[in-house]
Amino acid sequence: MTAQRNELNAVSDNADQRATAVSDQRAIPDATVARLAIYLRALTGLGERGTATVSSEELATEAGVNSAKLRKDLSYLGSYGVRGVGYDVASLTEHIQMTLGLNRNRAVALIGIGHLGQALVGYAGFASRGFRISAVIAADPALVGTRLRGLTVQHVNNLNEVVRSEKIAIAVLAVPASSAQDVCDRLVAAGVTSILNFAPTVLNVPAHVDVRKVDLAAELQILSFHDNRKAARADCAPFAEVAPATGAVSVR
Amino acid sequence: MTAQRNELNAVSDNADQRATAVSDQRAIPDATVARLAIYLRALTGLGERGTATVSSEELATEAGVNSAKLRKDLSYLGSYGVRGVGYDVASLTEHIQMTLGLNRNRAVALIGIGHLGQALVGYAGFASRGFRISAVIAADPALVGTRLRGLTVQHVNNLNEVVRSEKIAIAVLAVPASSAQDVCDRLVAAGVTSILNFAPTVLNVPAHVDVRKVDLAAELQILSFHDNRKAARADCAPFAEVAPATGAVSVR
DNA sequence: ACGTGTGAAAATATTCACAGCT
DNA sequence: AGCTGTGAATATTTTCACACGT
Repeated sequence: MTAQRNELNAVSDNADQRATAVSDQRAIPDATVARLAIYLRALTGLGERGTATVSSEELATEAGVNSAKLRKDLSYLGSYGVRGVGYDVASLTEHIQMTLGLNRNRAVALIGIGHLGQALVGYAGFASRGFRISAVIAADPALVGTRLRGLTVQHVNNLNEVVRSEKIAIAVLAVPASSAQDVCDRLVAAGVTSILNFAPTVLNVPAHVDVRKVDLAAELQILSFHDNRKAARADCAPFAEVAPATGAVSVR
Repeated sequence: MTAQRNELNAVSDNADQRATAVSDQRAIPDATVARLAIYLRALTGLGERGTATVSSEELATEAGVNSAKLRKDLSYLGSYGVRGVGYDVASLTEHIQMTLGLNRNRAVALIGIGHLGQALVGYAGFASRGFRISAVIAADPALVGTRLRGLTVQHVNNLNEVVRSEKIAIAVLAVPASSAQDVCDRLVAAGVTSILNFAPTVLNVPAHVDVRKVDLAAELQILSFHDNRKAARADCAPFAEVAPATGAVSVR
């Protein structure tokens, strides 16, 4: 059947785990955290359309998952639904934002302003979903000092000061693979502990630093694999392509 | 050591696979498929540096995973290693490429040429890893007909012809969320069965179509969550930040 | 010796199915 | 009557640990 849904990237995990023994506020599974971001997106949409309440079934459809998974996920945050009724859109939105730490608007530094970097600076989706790019950093001296979307491009040597003065929480790495590790090391030295890496290379970081990556070509390769499979299957069973046309998320 | 604790990012999975019942050449788990792309990247690097043979330990470090996982993953492809020696870089590279269906160079259509779309057209990583953007499509009539990186921008109404004439295998959706579903429907109608979606919205597609998504803001939100956790932990245990600097993946 | 390949164990994640609240 | 919250069942993924080939 092949389903269609999206499902997400998973996560890292970074052994949190006991430590401090107490205060161990129920750990939220990584897979759940990744989906919370999607639920939030769906909730925001619902809120804008004026919906005040949603059932797990509706929200699940909206988010492209099944309702049992959604309820289980939300149950890790506590009990914010009302039996027989559903979830209050506004308060659930707020709870998820809180859980993801989005209450304080987080400052993001972008390093590397090639094609991709420039696209990211202009990406409206960051601002609308809790992030503000507060620093743009490049290695090329020719670019330093120029202005981009209201920000003055800083040199990578000033990383320390920029990170400190702008209180950078997260760095987005959009530099070539060849310099990614070097820049990453500097970021870590400057105190950054969360990095989103677009360079097609594995970053080496100390244990307290979180790295997530987006590998565009890898995504296409994964699609390619499945496509290949479909083609092979079609060869064997030329009439298999029935496909319910609009199928809900279904899966099953 | 070079620790490889990156270990993060996990994977996504996207459509399930199985099915096919018969001719079910040992099904490769989704988690494995997603990592094959990473191994391939690492192998390419090793090949270029002249390495002829790698052990699972070395390749795993290079790819940021642990060696048991790597061996298990590769075992799904068959036996391409030599006990006591390791894997032949060239032949393993080829086998993974074959498995991912990268032997034939796949044509990709890009729909939407805003900031992100333009960055993607120029992204060298696609070409170098088996994909060629062979069509660029926009909805804005003002853009249609202009040239971009050697390609003439086509109108979205010509989707059918373009998909057919260029033998498009995969479509990359870089349009605003508001038109994503509409464009997606047209793509499906034109026969596209693999879509990489950058729009922050869930796409509804029939079961035979595969969708993977990249949600940039969601990635930042996930980092934000972990960052928040780290901060909370630091509050309770101010001296916890020992971080073995290079420690293994830990997590136990 | 060395390092792959793999069963078996452990850890995670998903789905089922229903008790219990509104 | 409807829908959440969740134990229990299932499925998937990761890790261990070691037999076995070279």
